[in-house]
Amino acid sequence: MAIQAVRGMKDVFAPEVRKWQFIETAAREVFAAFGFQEIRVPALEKTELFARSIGEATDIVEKEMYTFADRSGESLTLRPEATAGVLRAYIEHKLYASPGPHKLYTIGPMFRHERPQKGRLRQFHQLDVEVLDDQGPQTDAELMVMLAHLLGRLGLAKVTLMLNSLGCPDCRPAFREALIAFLAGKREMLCEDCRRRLSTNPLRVLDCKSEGCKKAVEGAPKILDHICEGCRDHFRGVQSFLSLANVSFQINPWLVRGLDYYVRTTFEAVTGDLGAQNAVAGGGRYDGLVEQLGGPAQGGIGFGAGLERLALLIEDKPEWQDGPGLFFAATGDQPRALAFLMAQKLRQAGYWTEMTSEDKSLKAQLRKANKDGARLVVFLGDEELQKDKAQVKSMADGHQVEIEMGGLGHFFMNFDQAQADAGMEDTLWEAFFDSLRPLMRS
RNA sequence: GUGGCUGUAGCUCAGCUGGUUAGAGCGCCAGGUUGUGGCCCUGGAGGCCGUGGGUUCAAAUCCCAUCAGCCACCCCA
Repeated sequence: MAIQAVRGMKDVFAPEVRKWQFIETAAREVFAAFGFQEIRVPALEKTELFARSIGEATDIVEKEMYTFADRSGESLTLRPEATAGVLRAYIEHKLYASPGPHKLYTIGPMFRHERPQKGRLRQFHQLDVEVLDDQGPQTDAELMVMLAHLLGRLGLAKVTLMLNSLGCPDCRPAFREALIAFLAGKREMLCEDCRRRLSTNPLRVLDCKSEGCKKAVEGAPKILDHICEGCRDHFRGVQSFLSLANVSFQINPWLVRGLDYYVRTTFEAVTGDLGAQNAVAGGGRYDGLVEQLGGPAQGGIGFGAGLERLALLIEDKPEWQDGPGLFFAATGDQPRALAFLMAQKLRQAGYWTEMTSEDKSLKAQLRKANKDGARLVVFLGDEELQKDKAQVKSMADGHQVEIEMGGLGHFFMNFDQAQADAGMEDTLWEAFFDSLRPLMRS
């Protein structure tokens, strides 16, 4: 039996790849306009990096990582998210030494060992954006504005921006206590996971989708009522900058997210068009994380957007289906050789040019040209060489005109191998191109 | 990690109360006379019926396992 791809890992072919390129191009342009620099970091990191950044008690670290010992026995992990690796690189190369803020982005594969389904792969790809050495609410807003620009460029109107604040190390513990106290009385209503979360990560109970937990959470204290003055100001600032930029958002006090390092702002771009999955992008602020990973005490914020999920939401565009501009239909050895030479010249000049690799019937060559979506077909046969004129047909309307080959035909009939290295006269090619150019433009 | 559904030609699928050479549509290739595509007509190629095992005189069809996909839970991008 032939070998199959690893579960949850997909091959991506031509039409889909064009969609990815469209997304990546849009992203690069939007990010560049906001002053972001691309960086490329490894997909493989020491396991400890993720354990220390994402959090030991998170689902990702507990059960979703591709972790293994390499040949020297060191524990390595395929990155489940991008932030940790970017921060590691930032700290390792002391990028923090130059004045901030540092705006970075990276695009690449992430790995999580989950059960695959629609919009959920074991290897998936993210556009990941980070701003380091910055604490102000303006930056939080700016990141979301940038995300909105990108979604706009991609034509995704049915995406909602959800926003929340998780407080900071100063105010969250008090809220945490209040929440635990509240939930303690409703312990029997909670699902098994949430009973465990009660001690490990009680905020996550707020985000649980199980019926009992949703009910238990009704009337629970809200983080937004408990955050400190500093966090409150920050959150207000974020909102006012968003409003200033006319980016609409929805405050969702239950938006908690699965990574431990978030403080203050968290946000998620959600849609109803992805089956059970709803997030196309998500992120938040992580002041303190850089320090925790061995760098200076600098603030930071970032988000990741799922390439596959974005692609699922985007419709194919006809212009992605382009065919060659020129197609040579040549019959006979000499005309075929000339067509071969012409095709190389045209390709060198940047024109997508095709011909069949075998001497098939004219009809078959035309069929191929049609299937490829060629715009113009150039007929070359012995007769054309004799007359030094080629027939050029527009495939869209069937119109056919005769063009001068500017001596190419005659030259080529007297062309022998001894002269091949000398090349053909540039002026002959110029003349031929001059005949062809107006047709290629129309 | 849990549960449900599915796996037959390149693609979408039919066939599955077990029984002659496994079908269709689309796609592909070739022809419909002299050097011209699309539409139409004709012909052709192409299938370890996901894989392995079992039941049976006989398995695409029934049973088990396994792999993969889809859907949901969970989680998130």
